[in-house]
Amino acid sequence: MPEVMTARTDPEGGRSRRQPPSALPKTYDPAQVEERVYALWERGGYFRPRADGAKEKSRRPFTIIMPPPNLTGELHLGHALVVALEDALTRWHRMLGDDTLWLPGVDHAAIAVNAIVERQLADEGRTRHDVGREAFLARVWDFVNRSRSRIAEQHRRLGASADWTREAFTMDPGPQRAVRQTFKRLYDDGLIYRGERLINWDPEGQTALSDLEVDYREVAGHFWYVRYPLLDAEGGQTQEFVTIATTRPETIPADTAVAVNPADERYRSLIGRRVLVPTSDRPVAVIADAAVSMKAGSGALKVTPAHDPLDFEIGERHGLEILNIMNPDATLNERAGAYAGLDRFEARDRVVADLEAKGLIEKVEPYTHAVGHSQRSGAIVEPMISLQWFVSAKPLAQPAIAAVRDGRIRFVPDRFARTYLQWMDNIRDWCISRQIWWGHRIPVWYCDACAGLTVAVQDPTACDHCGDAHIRQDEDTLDTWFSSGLWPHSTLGWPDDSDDLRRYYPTQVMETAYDIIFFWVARMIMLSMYNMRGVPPFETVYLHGLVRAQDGHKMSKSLGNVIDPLKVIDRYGTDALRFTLVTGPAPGNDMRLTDERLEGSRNFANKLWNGARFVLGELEAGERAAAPVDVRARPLEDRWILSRLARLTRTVQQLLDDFQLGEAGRQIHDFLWSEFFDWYVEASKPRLRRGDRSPLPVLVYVLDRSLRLLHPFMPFVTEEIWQRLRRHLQNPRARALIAASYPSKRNVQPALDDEAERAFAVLQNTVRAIRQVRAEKKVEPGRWVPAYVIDRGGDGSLAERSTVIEVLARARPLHIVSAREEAPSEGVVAQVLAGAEVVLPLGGLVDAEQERARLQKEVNDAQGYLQRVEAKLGNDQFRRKAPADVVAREERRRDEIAGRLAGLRERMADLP
RNA sequence: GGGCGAUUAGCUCAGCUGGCCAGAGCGCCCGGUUCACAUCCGGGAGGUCGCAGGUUCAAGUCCUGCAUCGCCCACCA
Repeated sequence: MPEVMTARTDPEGGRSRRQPPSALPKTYDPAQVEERVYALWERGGYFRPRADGAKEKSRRPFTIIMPPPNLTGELHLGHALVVALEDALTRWHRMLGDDTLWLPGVDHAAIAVNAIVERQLADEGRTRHDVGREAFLARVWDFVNRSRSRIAEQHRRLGASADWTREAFTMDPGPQRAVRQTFKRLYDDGLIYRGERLINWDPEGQTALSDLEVDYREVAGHFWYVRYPLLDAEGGQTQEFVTIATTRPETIPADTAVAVNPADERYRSLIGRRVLVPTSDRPVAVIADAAVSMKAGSGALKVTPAHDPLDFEIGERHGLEILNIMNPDATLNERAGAYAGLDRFEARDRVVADLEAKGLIEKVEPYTHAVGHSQRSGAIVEPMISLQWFVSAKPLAQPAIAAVRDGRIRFVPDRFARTYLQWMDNIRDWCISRQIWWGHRIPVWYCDACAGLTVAVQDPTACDHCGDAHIRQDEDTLDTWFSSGLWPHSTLGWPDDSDDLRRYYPTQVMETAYDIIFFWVARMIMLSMYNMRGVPPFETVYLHGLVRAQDGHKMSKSLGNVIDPLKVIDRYGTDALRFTLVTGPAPGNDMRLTDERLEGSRNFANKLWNGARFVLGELEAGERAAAPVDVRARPLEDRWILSRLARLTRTVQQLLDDFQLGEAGRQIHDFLWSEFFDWYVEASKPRLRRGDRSPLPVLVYVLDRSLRLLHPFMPFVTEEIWQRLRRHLQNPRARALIAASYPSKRNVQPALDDEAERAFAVLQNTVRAIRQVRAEKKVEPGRWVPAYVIDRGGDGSLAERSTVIEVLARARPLHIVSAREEAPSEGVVAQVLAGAEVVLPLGGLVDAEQERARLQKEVNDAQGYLQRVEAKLGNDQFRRKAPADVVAREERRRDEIAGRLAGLRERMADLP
């Protein structure tokens, strides 16, 4: 019974093909494809670098540095873009035969991770000090390791062709040694120092921040004009005041001077006199300093060296007392007198209220100004005097600047080199100590006995200076970017002179977003050159833009417009996401990810799937197609598509060499869809339908090469299809597409065939013209109509391919003639092309007046164009100065358009 | 206050070193169940390439200025 039900009869009664084992499933299901293909890659061991254990000298190393996904949260689209670009580059190089290596890693985002764990503790009613350092770090590691395995899974879903389990991680023990070594070298060279400086303090994370970790945001605030009572020579109060504008009245108790510009006429007489700090009745001097702006505020400045960067500098110049009135949590301390214990913002209100009560507030103005926020905790940053470790940046910057100036390091797009140089030229010392627990601990030990410092790579047991054993390690940890800055060499085994280091340093490409140039790229260049005897860490810095949400805003959790890449993958497939991301923006430009584009990419994958299904369906089980060899003798469409493929291959090669991945992807897309599938596959059908199997080698060959070209952009679908196609290749060599060779102009045959391309273009135009007439005259799409093609001065290639034209244009019988007289001229609709005319006898459908109007419009257009071309050719400046091929092209254009114009006029004359 | 980017069809964007009668996808209009694909096929409409000057035989592409939007850097209280 079931046998009877499933038995199929062939309606045409012809040959009934059995489904070969290589047939693709009818529908394209990305999820299934991804799962199957990934398993195949893993089984084949393709992700292990140097899986074969070979490091042949003949293979060029290609190493790419992978920017870190953030350990604090979910994978975001920016990182998906990173993976898409890096993996595309890596797969391409692997297919070129290079020895590829990723240096993928994780940004330990230490401040944020510490904050998360602190918050966990807070929920339990505890602080890190309650649980102690050991237990705290254990909890952090627990959190981090879970994040790491989640990231590994996400990379897998993205199709990342790197073995994530091998990833180097700046917090792992290997890099730890590199970190200490670097610190010690810098210290010994006098490039690291410890000092009391004004730093950016994050009261929430309770740590210092570097300048870069502070984001300035406009905040609506107030300008308070405060009267500072002026004292007379004996220290007695006068009725005079100096009015000072401030946005932060809570810092008034920390004032240790009032400063004015020496050139300021208004205040010149006050210089050297004294005023009272209005909150505390403490006398301070009025000093003159050129740094004071005469335009800002009232022109007089309260000097608060402990809580303002400019004031700190003024204080240094004048030897002012530094009065720090704040605790680490931004409450005021006992030096703030009556305000001790208050939070800084409460204190602000209280100070204002008290001054108002004393009548010392002259006026209040609303004022919007930029306020620093901690990038990682979001808290308002408090400038504060503090004892911290610093790196002297200038000496490190010099070679790093030179490396970019003289081109040893190249930026793509190159405009970012200027951004980099501008920052580097004005670089300031880098505060590297952080008061958080999870991070590389500063390798400095203090001696209880002699107060000496011991800086060491291995944990020391005694003081370097006095030998006393009572030494304590510095409590602080290092800035995340200090260890990340060592990435290009620390992950390869430095400070050991390892094989990896020798082979893979310097790396070829550093790929990242442009917003991280200063944080990371600049630091890597500086520190790597310092450690690696002046050898820059990479050749090319390839920068991509930011991924924005559909609404064009930067994606952020607080805006609630974050898109989860995994959800996108579930919906459209990894290939669609990757193709969309890579072909989206030009390098360095931001992109917007929209559903429309994702859909388009998914449709492309589906199109490829179905096109491949057609090719595979035409093949018999076990049949192997050789690459087409007898190309010159082949029909026009074969020569055409092979030439187009060769041209595409060259273009793609050039674009990829130039890091224009998006354009390369687009070119492959266009070739496959609008040339191979829309034209070649359709043109091959007439032959196939009549049992002529000669198109198969071409179909197989072009599909094979296209899959190879596309693989870096859409790894899963291409691999899945290629696995089936492989069984029909004569000599597939590789077992998987991921390991197959990338097409190049050397291995794609034959070479370009301009003549075939030109001739086929005429054929295409002919078909289009017939279709156009049919559509315009509303001929039922299924109906065959007779047609004439007048092939003016053709080489016979049209006549030779008349069946192709017939089928594509659904025109039959099709008469290809060489003179107008051989075609009817009444009751026809005609299209005049450059090299041919198309004539459709449509009898009753033809309206002479309409035809006249249509032809007249075309005549007008053609005339206008001809005039422009003739004007250009008539200009002897043009003939003298333009390159010969441009002139020749214009002449050809003129001849074509003139011929067409003549044809159009004749057509009009034929109308009744 | 410096610096950078964007401004091209209704929308989102390509257009590299100047040669284009300006491209794609989506959307829109007309028409299609042809045995790879309706996640598709055929046809079509739609653009003073932000504005104003300039260089050039030739400018969306180079230069200058301006406008709008966005980003980065900067100690102006």
